[in-house]
Amino acid sequence: MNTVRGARERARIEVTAAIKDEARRMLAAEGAAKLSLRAVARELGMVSSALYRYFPSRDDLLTALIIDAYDSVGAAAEEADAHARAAGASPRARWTAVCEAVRAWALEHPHEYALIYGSPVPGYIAPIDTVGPASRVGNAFIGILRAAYEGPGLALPPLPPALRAEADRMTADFAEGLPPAVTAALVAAWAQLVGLVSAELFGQFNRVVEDRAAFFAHAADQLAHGVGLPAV
Amino acid sequence: MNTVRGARERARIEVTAAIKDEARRMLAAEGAAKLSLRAVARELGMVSSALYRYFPSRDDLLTALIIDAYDSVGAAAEEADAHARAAGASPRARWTAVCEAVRAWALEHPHEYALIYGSPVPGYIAPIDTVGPASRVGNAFIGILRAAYEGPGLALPPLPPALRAEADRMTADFAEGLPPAVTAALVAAWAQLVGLVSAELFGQFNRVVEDRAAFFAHAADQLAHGVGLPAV
DNA sequence: GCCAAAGCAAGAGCACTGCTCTCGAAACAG
DNA sequence: CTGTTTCGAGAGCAGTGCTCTTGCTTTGGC
Repeated sequence: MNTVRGARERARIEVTAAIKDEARRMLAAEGAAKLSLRAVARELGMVSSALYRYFPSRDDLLTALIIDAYDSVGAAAEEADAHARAAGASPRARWTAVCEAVRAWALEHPHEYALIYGSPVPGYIAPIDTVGPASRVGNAFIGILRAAYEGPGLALPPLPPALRAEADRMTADFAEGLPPAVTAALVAAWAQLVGLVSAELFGQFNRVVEDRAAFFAHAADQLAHGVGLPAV
Repeated sequence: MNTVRGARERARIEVTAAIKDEARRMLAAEGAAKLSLRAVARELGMVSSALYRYFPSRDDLLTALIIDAYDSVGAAAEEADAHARAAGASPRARWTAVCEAVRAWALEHPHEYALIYGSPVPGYIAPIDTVGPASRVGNAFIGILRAAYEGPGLALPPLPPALRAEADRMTADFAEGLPPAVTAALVAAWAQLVGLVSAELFGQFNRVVEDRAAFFAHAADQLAHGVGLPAV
């Protein structure tokens, strides 16, 4: 299936990539709101209407960038975990390593982070294509917890009755094998991690937190505790 | 200072309010990105250029709405706390009541929530005028914790050395009287609360969490534990 | 190898945006 | 009453997303 199908197809792939690259550059420089199809086309030496052959609308271009961004954080998280794992780190150390990786990625790519974890562009509905890449970071955490709960895990307090069925369902859906209380705690921890990073990135910590790195390290460690990863 | 200064001044106040009201309506209906000065002017029966006599730019209009939004959540949080307090609730119950109030406000005013806690409009710098209203919710939490730590508080694990000075500074800056470990935990908990609400509102929980109310209640309770509020 | 079909770039154009400037009318202060 | 300030209206500029038409080039079936 990797046959060269001809100059036209090849060109299409290249132009599509060039558009995405230029769009990503502008996104990084100015943010999603100022990403304009016309500016991208201008920079590429084509006329704006030609661009619609490759992306049927601005939203579709944004969606492509969103998928790439999800893949980018996901890869960063997976890589950080692989490194920690190779170094023989404990599950808790792997957890914090992934948290730090997510934060570092966000600080390096603030606009792409805002694109995926900030307020969605109004009226924008995430297409199905995004859910795979979107879950890579979550899956990294699940992998860590799975490894931890084969070995010595921390006992989590029992779930309130109102949450038992929900936790069972979540476990069956995407975290098979984990104790349901851990699954629930993980989802909450993930949302909280995003909250911490967003607060730092979106200016909520201005005039409040100075030493953000130390603060985040401590918070990430506390999150690890919250999902039942024992210290040391 | 409440003297009626004349028809002109009175009219200016009324028109300014009308603009803000109409803008808020459009914000609630369509989101910040689709809020257009021209549409507001059109709806008010004036020409777009006239609107610039009242708000020098679109950003200034947004800033006014942001301040109102901060005041609106702040008031909701304070009211929830006052109710819980009047009913003789424990600090922990007051905590969760405020958390629930923030979530409820966010669900009722999603676009306004996105405006203040979502990704900031690119290039937008929050003016000083916003910091007062912005801290009302935080202050509600501080009040609860202060009351709790006059009575029986929960012992929080000691802070890592790297965070001691930072926690001391934060305490002195805006949470005088609280144990520094509690101040640090509070700031983290606040960011995490925003993370939980944002995740629900911005679609991160789609296909993941079904019973959001139960899930949030549990998470808010865990946050209370994290800031040292004892159960029961 | 030829020729219709499909893919493509370009240009003009529509409806919209934020914002600026000018001009005449109204309200104000002295 | 007079001069100044404030205001609304209109025209206009530069930019946006998106559509449609017009030709050119590549492609694939015959």
